[in-house]
Parts: sequence; C-alpha cells; structure tokens
Amino acid sequence: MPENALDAIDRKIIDLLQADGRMSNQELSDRIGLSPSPCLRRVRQLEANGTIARYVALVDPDKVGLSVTAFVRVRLDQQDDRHLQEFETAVAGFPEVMDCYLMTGEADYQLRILVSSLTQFEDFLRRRLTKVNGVANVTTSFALRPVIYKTAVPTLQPL
Amino acid sequence: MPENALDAIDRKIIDLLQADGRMSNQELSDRIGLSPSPCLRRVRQLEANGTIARYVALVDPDKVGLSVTAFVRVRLDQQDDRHLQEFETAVAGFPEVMDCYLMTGEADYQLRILVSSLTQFEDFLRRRLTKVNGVANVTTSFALRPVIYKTAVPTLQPL
DNA sequence: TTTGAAACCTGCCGATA
DNA sequence: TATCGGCAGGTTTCAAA
Repeated sequence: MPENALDAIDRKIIDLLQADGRMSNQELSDRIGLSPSPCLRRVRQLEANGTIARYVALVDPDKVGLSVTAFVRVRLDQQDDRHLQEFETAVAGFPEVMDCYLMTGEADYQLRILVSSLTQFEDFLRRRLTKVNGVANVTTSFALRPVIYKTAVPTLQPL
Repeated sequence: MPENALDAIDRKIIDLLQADGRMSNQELSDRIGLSPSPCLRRVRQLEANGTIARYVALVDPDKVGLSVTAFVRVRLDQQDDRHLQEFETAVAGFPEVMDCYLMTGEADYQLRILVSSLTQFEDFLRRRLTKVNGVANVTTSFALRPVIYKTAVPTLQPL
C-alpha cells in the first residue's frame, strides 16, 4: 500500500520539475540520465499517486498590485467540529486568503492574507472575517517584506 | 514605465496558467477566444516583465514524508541592517525554511518550517536556528492541519 | 491569420538485468 | 518480473510569410 517510496531517480525528477514545471520530457530525461520513455512513465506515476499534485504558474504579487501581506490569527469562541467546519468553509470563500492552518497554542487558525492596500485589508477584516460566525478574537501582524518564498519541498536526511 | 497594466485578456491568461501551468498554448488560446499567435505573444510578454515569475510542479509534502509544519517567530537582539542581512543569509541556507517574512510587531521574522518529524524540528531549532548570530528569542506554533494552500493570487475589485 | 518545419509527446515492442 | 531503450505516429510550438 505505501508503494510510493521514492528512489534516487524519482527524487531527481521531483527536484527538477519543482524548479521548472514546464521542462520537456526530453530535457528532463537528459538531465537525469535516462531515456525519454521510462522517464515519462515515472512522471506519470508520480502524478497518478499524487506525489506531484499539480503544475502551476507563479505570479509575482507586486506586479499585479498586491503588495500587502498580513498574517491573521483567529480565535473561535467554541472549538467543536461544527464550528471549525463552519469557519473553514467561510474562509475558503475569501479570495484574499492565501493559506490557512489549524494551529496549536493561543490561536485556533492562522491565515496569510494578500491584498493591495491597507484599506482593502481593513475592509476584509471588518466586513468579512469578523462577520464569520464564531470568530471571537483576531490578531494581525503585517509583513514588512518577503524574504523567502519557496514552493519546492526540502530533501532532508533522516536523523 | 508602469507598462504592466493587465487588461482582461492578460488577467484570463494568468488565471488559467495559475490553475494549470502546463496548459498548451493551443488550449490556452482556445479558452480565451484568441488565436494562438497573439496569445503566445502575451504569455511571453508576461514572462519577460516578470508578472509570470516561473512555472513549477507542486509536490504534496505528506507524500514525501514531510508532515510537520511549524511557524517560528524570531526576535533578534539588534535590528540594524547588518544584523538583518546576516540573519537572512543564514536562513536562506536552511532547506527546512519554506518562507520567511520580515514583520511588524513583537517578532522581527516569521518563518514557515517544513520537516518530517518533531525530532527533526528540534534538531533544526537547537542545532541550527538558535545558533545563528543575533537570534535573541524564538517562539514556535505548530500547524495541526493545513486548511488552505494557494499559489494563485486573488483578483480583487478596487475599493 | 495561415503555414510548414522542427521539436516534442507517448504508446508499443523487444531487450535486459 | 519489472524496468529500460528505440522506434513511429500524431500533436504542438513558433517564427516567417
């Protein structure tokens, strides 16, 4: 069942496609030292079992006028399944929410918000987020500047 | 100079490529109702001016054994340029750091860390992050579960 | 917008280890 | 038995007409 153990070749395929998702199968196979057919078979396999989830273009937020990143920590007044589910459904419908994690600690959720201005952020906060049922408390920190933004997962040595 | 004002067609190109970065120019032009040549010209233009920064494959962290996400807030003991630069250079070399923002508020930096286990996280924290010059204080919150993870930037109405 | 040459994708088959 | 490499057809790209 856990038949998705990656060997060294799979690992290399993943690393190359995470760096350039449009790399042709020909170039990919060249770089890993395999011929195109088995290389493509492995790529299809990685796609089929969900290891490679999708291919996307990454857009520079600044270039489309989205220069404000805020992290918002949210506390709900109750933490049972029904309330969590309700909150998650609501935030899934907000386009400004780039990511959202259920958290340990003080806050129940942490959201990363991307908007074009503080005005737009205030609008999001007051007219939409704090209107969601069950939201008890909201704390915001702003990003002054992005330092690192990666999508490629790390290759870590087991300890 | 600000010649990167996106019209409705550019916006549609971006939306489609953010959803599927491997879409062929043929399919793309079909969907936006344009013939392939002018469509490709626009895509190349968006790539050239940096609006489309890159194309990547997204890998499911769980499928490669990376199931622990932690947010770490870091305070430095001094915040002058030299110390900030030194810290940023150090974290850029840590593969576990997925993203990093310079922040307002209590903490100077917030990092998102992706590792395979708590053991590995402790190793990162004790042997590497807290050994960086100038790190005064470190606070960790763990993600219990990712709820939303997007790479596509939102299309927001101006207020 | 159309066209045509070059590059690319991908299923199939025999070879290999 | 599972994975590889080569071949062949259909498709896509892209620059020039």
